[in-house]
Amino acid sequence: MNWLEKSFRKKPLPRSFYQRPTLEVAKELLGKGLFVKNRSGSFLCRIVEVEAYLAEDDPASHSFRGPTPRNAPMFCEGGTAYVYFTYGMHFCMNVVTEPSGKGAAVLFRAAEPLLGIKEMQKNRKLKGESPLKNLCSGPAKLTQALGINLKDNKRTFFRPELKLIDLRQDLSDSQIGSTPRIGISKGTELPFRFIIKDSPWISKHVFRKHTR
DNA sequence: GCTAGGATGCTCT
DNA sequence: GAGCATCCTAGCC
Repeated sequence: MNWLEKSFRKKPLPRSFYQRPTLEVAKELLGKGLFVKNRSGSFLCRIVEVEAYLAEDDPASHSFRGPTPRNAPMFCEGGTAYVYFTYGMHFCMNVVTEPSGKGAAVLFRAAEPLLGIKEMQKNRKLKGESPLKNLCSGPAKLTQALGINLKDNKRTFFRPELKLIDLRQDLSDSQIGSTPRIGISKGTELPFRFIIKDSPWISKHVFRKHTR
């Protein structure tokens, strides 16, 4: 059995994984496998960069001002997908954390492509030759590569065609770095972006003293 | 190598 | 009407 067949059969991470403090979940999502199957193909990638958006005291979080039609999925139970449309052309995907009603989530920012790379390249619609590093190194690049859009909003990650799986590549604390989040104007001091420090697949290298 | 600017439309005030 | 959890390209070192 090859890797793809194995990941097809792997059990999703349980709901209890997500129903914990958001910062904990965010760190532990690093190194996990994101499996997606849809019209454009079957994909597996390894998460290398995420950002946490908390339920309370986090002005950058979409949930900061309470529920609205757009952010409603953030108030669903842990393990739900929150996909939104931004800048008039891009989608970003989060997984909801904590018990339902809280309003917290973790944004997937970058991943290492493992399977379905040709289809990812097609989905990205890049002209000419482009390095593999450019496939999933940003939240909107990732959703485009995997063919994620609003139809995935409010789905859960406990499905055969949309799930997060354990790749058995646990990381030590020393391999994880934290930096301020990217592309926001409020809450910029909070170090809630988590990366696999030496991964070449992350979106941006932010130069900072305290990337531990 | 880097930066500035434009694309583009939904969401909430 | 402003702002947006972005990306790509052109133009400039």
